[in-house]
Amino acid sequence: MMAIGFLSRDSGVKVATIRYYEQIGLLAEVERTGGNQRRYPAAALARLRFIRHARDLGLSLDQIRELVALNDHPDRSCAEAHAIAQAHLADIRDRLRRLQALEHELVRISGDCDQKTAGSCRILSVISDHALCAGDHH
Amino acid sequence: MMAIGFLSRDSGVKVATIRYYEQIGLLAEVERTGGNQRRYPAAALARLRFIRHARDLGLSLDQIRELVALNDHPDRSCAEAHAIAQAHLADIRDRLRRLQALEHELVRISGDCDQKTAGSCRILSVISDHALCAGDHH
DNA sequence: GGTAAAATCTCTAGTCACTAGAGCATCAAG
DNA sequence: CTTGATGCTCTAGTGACTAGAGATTTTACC
Repeated sequence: MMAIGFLSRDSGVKVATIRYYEQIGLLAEVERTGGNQRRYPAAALARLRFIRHARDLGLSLDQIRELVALNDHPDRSCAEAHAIAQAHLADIRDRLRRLQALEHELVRISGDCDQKTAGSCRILSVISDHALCAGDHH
Repeated sequence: MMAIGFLSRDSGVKVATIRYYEQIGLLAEVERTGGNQRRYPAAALARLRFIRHARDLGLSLDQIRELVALNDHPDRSCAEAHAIAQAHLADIRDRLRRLQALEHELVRISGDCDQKTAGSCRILSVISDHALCAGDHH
């Protein structure tokens, strides 16, 4: 049985966040000591690492909630987990595309600016006027 | 003088968002009609387009607040605008790098999964165990 | 057993950039 | 003068936490 601080250190999830996860029902409530402090079994560490890793992979807490539920029912898990991962991948690729468009745009904007001629700053005028944009960053 | 709905249509910023921008001080308060409705001068459209475009480029409202202020003092604007754009570019590149790492990771995870063997789902086990990860997505 | 420091508890409120909705008032057109 | 669109304010909700206040508990050491 470990205190919340140890769980936090071992999982890399902050104490406040662990309590938050419990509050929103992502982590089950656990035993308390006589003095009302949480005490976690070893299994909690595995679950928290799972959550942490999924967060690092960019999944939302809602998606993680689904995966956690699947994990508890391994009989019907794989196809659904696959679907969640695929959906997430599509989302990431979309964000990648848009970030790349932004990168090009900003490089071009910054490159235009010679930083000497005050009052005729290209950066401000490009931001003022979308029509001056090269790419279609939406 | 235009009503907020026209401003919204012409700028692509929602009515509620325009009011929100006024509330947080990003847009100045404007004249009202006798019936308490906002009426905007043409200049408001330019400013709102500037804000909208900067948001599309991914800048935060705080960064935009700075740019708007610079725009009002063109004598000292260029170098500072340049610095803001550069900082933002660095930020975008950082996010790009991490998103790409996630993309590779998810592709690998999904590829591992044959979707047939229930109960031995690679996706779930990889998420469970960061050590199974190839790249260093953090 | 006593004491002091570290850890933990609950609760509230703040973050960012909006968005949604209730309930009412005003405006423009016919 | 009516009707429907548009506008107003205010409150609360989103996601995923984070920060802080103020109280209590645990742990380590003497």
